[in-house]
Amino acid sequence: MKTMEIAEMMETLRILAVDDHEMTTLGYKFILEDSEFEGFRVHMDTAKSYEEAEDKMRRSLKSLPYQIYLLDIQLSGGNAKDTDSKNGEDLGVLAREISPDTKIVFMSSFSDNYRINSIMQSVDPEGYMVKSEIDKESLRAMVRTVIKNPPYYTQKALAAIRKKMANSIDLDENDKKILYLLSIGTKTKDMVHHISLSLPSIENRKRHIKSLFGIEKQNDQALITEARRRGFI
Amino acid sequence: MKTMEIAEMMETLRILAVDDHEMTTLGYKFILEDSEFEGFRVHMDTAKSYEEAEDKMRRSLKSLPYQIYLLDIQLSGGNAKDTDSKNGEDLGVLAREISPDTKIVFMSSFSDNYRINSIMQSVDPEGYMVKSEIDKESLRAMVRTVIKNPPYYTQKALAAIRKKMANSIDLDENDKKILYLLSIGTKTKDMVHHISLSLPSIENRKRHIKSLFGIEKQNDQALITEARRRGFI
DNA sequence: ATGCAAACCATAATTATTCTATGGTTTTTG
DNA sequence: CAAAAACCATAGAATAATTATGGTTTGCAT
Repeated sequence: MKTMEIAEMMETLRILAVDDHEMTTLGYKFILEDSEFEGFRVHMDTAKSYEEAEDKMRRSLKSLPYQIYLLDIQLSGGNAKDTDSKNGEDLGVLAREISPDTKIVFMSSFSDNYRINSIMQSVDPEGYMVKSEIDKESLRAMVRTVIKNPPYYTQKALAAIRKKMANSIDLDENDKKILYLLSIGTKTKDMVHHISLSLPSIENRKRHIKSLFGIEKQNDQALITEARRRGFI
Repeated sequence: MKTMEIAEMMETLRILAVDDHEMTTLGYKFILEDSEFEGFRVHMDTAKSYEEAEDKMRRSLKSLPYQIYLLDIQLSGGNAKDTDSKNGEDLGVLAREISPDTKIVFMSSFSDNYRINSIMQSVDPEGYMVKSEIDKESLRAMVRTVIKNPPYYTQKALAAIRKKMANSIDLDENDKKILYLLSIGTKTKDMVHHISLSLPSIENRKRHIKSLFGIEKQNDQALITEARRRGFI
């Protein structure tokens, strides 16, 4: 059935998958290159680091550009968000900049809100897949949707997004940073080194957030729990 | 194949569909009651008005409760949001209150952001379907997803949600109301009757929003366009 | 259990932000 | 072109946020 002629008529959809675990990108490659799509077939390149990815992205612009980037969030280097080494989110920002027409899909182990919110704002990707939810069928569906009618989010990503949308309390940047710092175990008195506010001010804001959350007179643990429940961290 | 015994073993999933166009709810009823699901079958009741819906909801609590409410947003009465007559959103709020375990799915002709944002915050429904995207398959998928692993949103709803999430500018209630009033053609000088702010203050806020949007020194039309582009209205 | 560190709370002075009143200029529209 | 509305600027009033200070409570390690 699959004759040369038909194959020749197919358009090629070019994808670049970036993940420091080579097995992962290989998995994507085998599945998608073997899949049948209406009107096109997939060719996938892979990259294992930020630098290799950037290089392949830039080269491709002068020859055959990619239609989709699949980006892992954790790329080598540190795991904390404000590490020097570039991570997948940074790569997404760069990708958007140098190739605005390429669809960006994040493949992440995390479904935590802080990360998803951050990425939705900094990159606004056409897709977000939580790795535990990826299988053959969802991979194919993702490609079809992202090309034709974005966005594509897996259920866990959707649930996080819903949580965020349902939240009517809007905290400013300082508030959100306080919650984030709390969540990674920063002591209140040390926060003055990360935020340009005085200690009493930070304490005040914590009190204020607690009252917004309806958990007056409770401790930090309660605040963290509630912030997580509400999708801030 | 379909024997009495098998049918008897099935659980019944009870749905209440509310829409002032009877043909619409009938359509849902025929499709879903005829569909085969794993482990259950659907029984659907319908209501044509806020009052009828409230009545059926309350009665059901004392006998066989519904697992899903399908709610149309436009329910008779006026079309403006701040009309006296109750609309589908109000019904959603009520439904959540009196029957917190029932899943709520909105069926709306609109995919505009103001409405979706508002509903996501006031009701936080388990599903949101834009009517133009509803067909047999999506209806069935909605039921399965909402019961097992919410939420379920159709593509247009998703696109609106994505737009909102991507937006990093947060305006307060007054700002959003100004944009909303503008969008429905309210004159700036008349806004003082709808917002408890002075005229210069409203003008200032408009100026401020324009600068946030990067459209300084432009007129109201530009502001509306940009607000729409950014998903505020 | 005791003592230390951190968290928590309260008050008042300072500072920053927002609102308002007023009066003017420009733009739109009938 | 004339009236209405939008737009802009300034200064004073009102509000809210930040800070410094000092005290109380809580949690934790010795």
